[in-house]
Amino acid sequence: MTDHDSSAAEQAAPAIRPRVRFAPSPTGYLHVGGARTALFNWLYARKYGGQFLLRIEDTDRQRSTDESTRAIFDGLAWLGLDFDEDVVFQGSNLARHQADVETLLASGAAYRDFTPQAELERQRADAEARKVPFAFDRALADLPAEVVAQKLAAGEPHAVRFRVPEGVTEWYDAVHERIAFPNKDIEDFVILRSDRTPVYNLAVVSDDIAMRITMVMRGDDHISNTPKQILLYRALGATVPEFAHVPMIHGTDGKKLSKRHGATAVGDYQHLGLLPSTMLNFLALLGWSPGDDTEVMRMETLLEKFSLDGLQKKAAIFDPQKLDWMNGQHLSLMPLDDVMPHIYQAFERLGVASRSDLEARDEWFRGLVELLRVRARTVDDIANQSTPYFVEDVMYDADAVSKQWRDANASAEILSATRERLASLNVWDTASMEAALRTLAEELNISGGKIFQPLRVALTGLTVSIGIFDVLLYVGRDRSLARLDNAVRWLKQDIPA
RNA sequence: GGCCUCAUCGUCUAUCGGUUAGGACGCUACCCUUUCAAGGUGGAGAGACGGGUUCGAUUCCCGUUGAGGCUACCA
Repeated sequence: MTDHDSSAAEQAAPAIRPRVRFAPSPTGYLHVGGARTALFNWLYARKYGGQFLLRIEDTDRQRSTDESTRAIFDGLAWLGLDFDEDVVFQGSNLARHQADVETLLASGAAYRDFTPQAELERQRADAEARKVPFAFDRALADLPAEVVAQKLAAGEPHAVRFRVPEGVTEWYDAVHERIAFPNKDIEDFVILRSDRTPVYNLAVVSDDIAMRITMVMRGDDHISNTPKQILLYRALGATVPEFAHVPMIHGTDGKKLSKRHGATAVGDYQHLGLLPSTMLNFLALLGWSPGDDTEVMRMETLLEKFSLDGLQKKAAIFDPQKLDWMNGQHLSLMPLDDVMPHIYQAFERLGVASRSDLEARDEWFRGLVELLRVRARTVDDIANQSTPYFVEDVMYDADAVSKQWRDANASAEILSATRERLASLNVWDTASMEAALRTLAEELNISGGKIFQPLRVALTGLTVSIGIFDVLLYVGRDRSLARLDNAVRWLKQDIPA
């Protein structure tokens, strides 16, 4: 028992520099669940001075695509999860996989099964029809040596199965503590198909041994594969690595996250205007907790606080609302220099302004971003909300007009007076503007808002914007006065004769 | 069906036998205020159920229920 306790305690800080890996199969995009698994592995490796390796499990030739492989690279790069050494493509390790199977065959740990696949399917269907559980029967498949030799000589196709020994297979999982499977519940699984290609469990173990992986951290949907893999490690005479099975990420309905839940690929969030630091922060908090109340964290803090102890057992539900909030936090708290590259991208992607245009008036633009980012949740929000400062003329939003320009005649008069005061200003700064307009409000015996709101519509076409004097500042004197003229003209035209 | 895993506010979580069960998102009231945000101060909101163990259980054990995963010559 004390053995077990100490092994659990040691999991927090590895005795050796860990070698971990992220092993996605390139059959879709980089899923947020996969990204989180990658993040945890990366954090663990970086925190303890180990290596983080990437292996592309492309052995399913039917479903694997180069496009998916690229999406994985792009996603990891966007998140800043860099890997060590060369990428391993599982498909190129076929020879070793086959050699490992030969080793297993030679030691008797595995045997050739000549049962036709169709026959197996028939038996399975039959069992299902009779509502009895299908159990693979080794006695029918594991033939005497002479028969095997004969069939082999005749060139009969066959699969290779692992001979599951008696007993119980257990391990101390870094997140679940002890997990045990009675071997009788594990059937002799196929490790090499009749077309001589390896099956997942064999390929994974063979590669993890070759890559000298010390800790396998992956989704807990792999828990039931683990005993099979442990059995393979042992049969191959290799050291069994440590395991950490992290919980799944579910959609808002509690089901496994899928397309139905909307955006599930990290690329989707990138295109929604999310910051990679937000994604990292948010994902880290789904299935892991620093143990205290810290929530908004940069990578530096994540690295400092990360520990296997904080890993959660329960599946977490992906909450897009909190993600949004968190992005707003990152947006306002990050150093402006770190945000700017993402801003440029959003502006170009949304066609608001080109990067060179923005860099040409760098000081002006950075000032604008400072004002905009406090009230935005995504970089796309910033780009969208900045259009009044880039276009020549604005469009009046119908709701804004009906709400703030309700009485066209009165509005036109207030706007004319406002224009006059602003035009008379010697300097175009916010203090002078405010003084002038507050004075005007007093003279007209109305509240400041009665001037500011119609003015906001005239300048932006909208009811919401940055502070009204900042709007005047960033729209600029000439454009502001021109927009006021347009507004007055528009309001007068709109008045029925 | 079998095997495995999980179970604190709607959601993410803290609690490592003794707390008015804490924080965050969201919701809500108020404050601030030229709008919208942001920010500030409050509020509503949780230990699935049943047994044990214990002076004392959210916490440890068992069962029930519920949820999820796996059950392929997919990965």
